[in-house]
Amino acid sequence: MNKPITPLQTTGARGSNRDLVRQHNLSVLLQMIHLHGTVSRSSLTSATGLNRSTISDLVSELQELGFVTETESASPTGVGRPSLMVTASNKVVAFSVHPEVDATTVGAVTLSGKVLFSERVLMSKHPSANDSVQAAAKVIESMRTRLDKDQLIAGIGVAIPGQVRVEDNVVRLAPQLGWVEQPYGSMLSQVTGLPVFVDNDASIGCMAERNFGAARGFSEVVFLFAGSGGIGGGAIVNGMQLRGASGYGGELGHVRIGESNDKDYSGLSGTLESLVRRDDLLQAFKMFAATDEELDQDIRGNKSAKIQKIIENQIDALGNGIASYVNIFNPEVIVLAGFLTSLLAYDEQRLLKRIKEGALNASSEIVVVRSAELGSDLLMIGAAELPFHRVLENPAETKLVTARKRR
Amino acid sequence: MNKPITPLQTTGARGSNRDLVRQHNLSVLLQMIHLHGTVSRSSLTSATGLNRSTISDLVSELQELGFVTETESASPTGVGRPSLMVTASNKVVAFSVHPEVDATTVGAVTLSGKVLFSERVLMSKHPSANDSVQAAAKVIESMRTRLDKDQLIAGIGVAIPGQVRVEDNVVRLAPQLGWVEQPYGSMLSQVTGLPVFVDNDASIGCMAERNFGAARGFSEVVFLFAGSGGIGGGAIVNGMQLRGASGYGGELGHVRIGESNDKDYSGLSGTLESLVRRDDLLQAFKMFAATDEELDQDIRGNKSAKIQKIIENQIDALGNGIASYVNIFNPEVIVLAGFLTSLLAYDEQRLLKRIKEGALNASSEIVVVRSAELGSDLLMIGAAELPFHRVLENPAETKLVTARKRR
DNA sequence: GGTATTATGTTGCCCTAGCCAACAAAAAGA
DNA sequence: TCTTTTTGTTGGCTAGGGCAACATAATACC
Repeated sequence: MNKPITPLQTTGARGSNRDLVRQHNLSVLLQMIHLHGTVSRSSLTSATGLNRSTISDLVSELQELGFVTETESASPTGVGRPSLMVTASNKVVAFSVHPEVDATTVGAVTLSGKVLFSERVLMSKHPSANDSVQAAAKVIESMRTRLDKDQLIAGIGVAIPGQVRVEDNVVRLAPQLGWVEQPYGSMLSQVTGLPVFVDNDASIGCMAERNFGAARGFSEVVFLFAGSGGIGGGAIVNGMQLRGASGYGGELGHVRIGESNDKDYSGLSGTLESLVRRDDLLQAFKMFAATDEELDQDIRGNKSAKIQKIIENQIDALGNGIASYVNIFNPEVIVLAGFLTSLLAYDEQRLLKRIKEGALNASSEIVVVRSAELGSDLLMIGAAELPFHRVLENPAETKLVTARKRR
Repeated sequence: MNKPITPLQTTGARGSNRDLVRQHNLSVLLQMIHLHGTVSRSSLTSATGLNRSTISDLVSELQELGFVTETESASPTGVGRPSLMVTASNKVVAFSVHPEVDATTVGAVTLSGKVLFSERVLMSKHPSANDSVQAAAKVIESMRTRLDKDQLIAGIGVAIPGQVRVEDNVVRLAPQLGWVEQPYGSMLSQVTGLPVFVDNDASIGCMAERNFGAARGFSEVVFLFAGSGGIGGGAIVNGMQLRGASGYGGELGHVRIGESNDKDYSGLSGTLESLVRRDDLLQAFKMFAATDEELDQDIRGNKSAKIQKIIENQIDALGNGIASYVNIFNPEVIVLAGFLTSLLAYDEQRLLKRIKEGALNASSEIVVVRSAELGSDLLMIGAAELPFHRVLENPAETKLVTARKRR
């Protein structure tokens, strides 16, 4: 935490008036508290460089707003008067929605990072966007009744396995689901009356791992997520989510790494997604469907030479892809999620060797490859970050809705 | 210029005290003036959202510091009192250095973007880093005597055809020059007594085109530069230069796009740089050495089927690479420089078709491919941005050296 | 156990930098 | 010439962060 302030870019940069200073300081504090769960006031002081008295003032404003609570330190350490601990409040809640081919999962997450509820609604294969919206809205409605009356709702975050135009929350293409140009955001917002933020699932996973998982604290991150629907990717550049002009950035699975004619789920050939396929492994193991855990078991336990070859080919292809990302992004850490973690566990040395061979020394010498840490909560926690982000940016002015209307 | 303020990232973010507000506002103003050359005070007012009187105060501080001059509008337009024009001063100067295999080029650029002097010092093939430093220092020394006594020097920017560790200005690897782990920055700083900033040439070119050339005003940019030393790349993400953890980011030429065994200048195979080679074209034209203009002539004039095939293969390879970058970055614009502009001019439709085929629709539908605009001044102007950047970040506090010592 | 030391929370006052309102100035239009 | 419109200028206002003095709560030392 000792870097200088991120320089504001001229493009779109404004002057700071006094109000913005206050807003910025409240925002920085609440973000720190959100990311760490609990922080002492004294560490807030040293981290921000602000005066003790200013921190005191800011924290009490956050407290009045209901975002944080202050407690005395349970186990004081070191000399001097023990500092008060500031904790993110459970009062503020966001909902997460994750539509899949056969189900839509809904969760409720607190600003402190606790997953309060999580519910997976099974649906007929290939639900329409509206089917998913209706199902999600119903669960959210019921979850709202289970919250305390005065709890505050930040909004809904939606993780889509496909490309999302972020500016208006429209799903451009979700190949698995068969959705094209679906205004999921406005539909769900209409039904629930809550602000909705939609983004790509891998980008959301990337942000979650950066904030709370394996890439915590890093500012240059590459994230790869592989599930039954192909390979998604995300990246953190300069500490910020790579989004691109419209939000389609970070499609790392669709980067061409070879001349194979196999096509990926989006119809592109020779891409990472076309060469590293979960389905191919399932087929090799003669499985029809399997959880990542079951697949992982089989991959670890395997001894057949033929299957070994398939796995090794996939590792090599993954290594080729990662090498390119290393050259492009010069990241501090690469986080693998989904069944890619099984490939990493199967033969980490082989993967690292491949990366070294395909990447420039300067970049590859510092990079670390890790497995994701957040597991099944990844997208629940990650999607909730979207509405929280709005609150964190401007704590004092963002109006939140109460869980239930007062009579 | 209507976007909200770039959110400060929590990682490394600090609180804002009053001094920082002033610094930030001075910085924003000076950046705008630097980018536009001349801006009216009224447009500064609307662009920053600050009050008229505040702008007045800030501009006069910048004027006292010697960074800008105010003049009355030459040709007033519209009703109302004409606004004063604020112009970047010629008083502040930065030097640019660009070492190549056979020469080291040195330039002097003003904050207003004017190239005052430019000098190419021919050298024996493969000069050592020290050779280049000594040559550059000599030219800089002589240029200083040609400046006015009271002109201010922001520092020296160095564009290296190779990988640079930005934090300590060390050239990690410059294959063409044969340099490995050369502390070019500290060497040149030692000799000249000026602050030195070293970076990769393509990254510098990218920044220059974003600030003053074909990608002006865009915040999501991909830049590809091809010369005799291979293909360099740069990217602007979220309005900021893609640097990565140590500054090696943006090596787009070394991204694997095929299974060819041809190796590039860094020993990687199947990369864009190994498939799109200036030398291959020169060889086809039976030329030994040629300027980009000569090569361009030959490419345009060519009718031989064999050579046509070579050119088309290179265009196809370039298209494959760009398609991947489109999927990764979802850029607004792609800028091509060096002999890549000749490929673009030769058959733009073919290139665009290739990109469409290899990229996701959502991303490829908005992207534009352009030629670079800055020509031979590209690296001079771009490298000068490095020392200017330090000044622009903190105009009031950055101490500058006068061109010549006063007696 | 009493005192010194250290670190933190609290309070009241200060100061800076941006805002605001009133006025002046300079252009175009009627 | 007078009005309208836009911008520069000036002096006073105010919000919010800094600062210093004091209070408080822990450890360290004798």
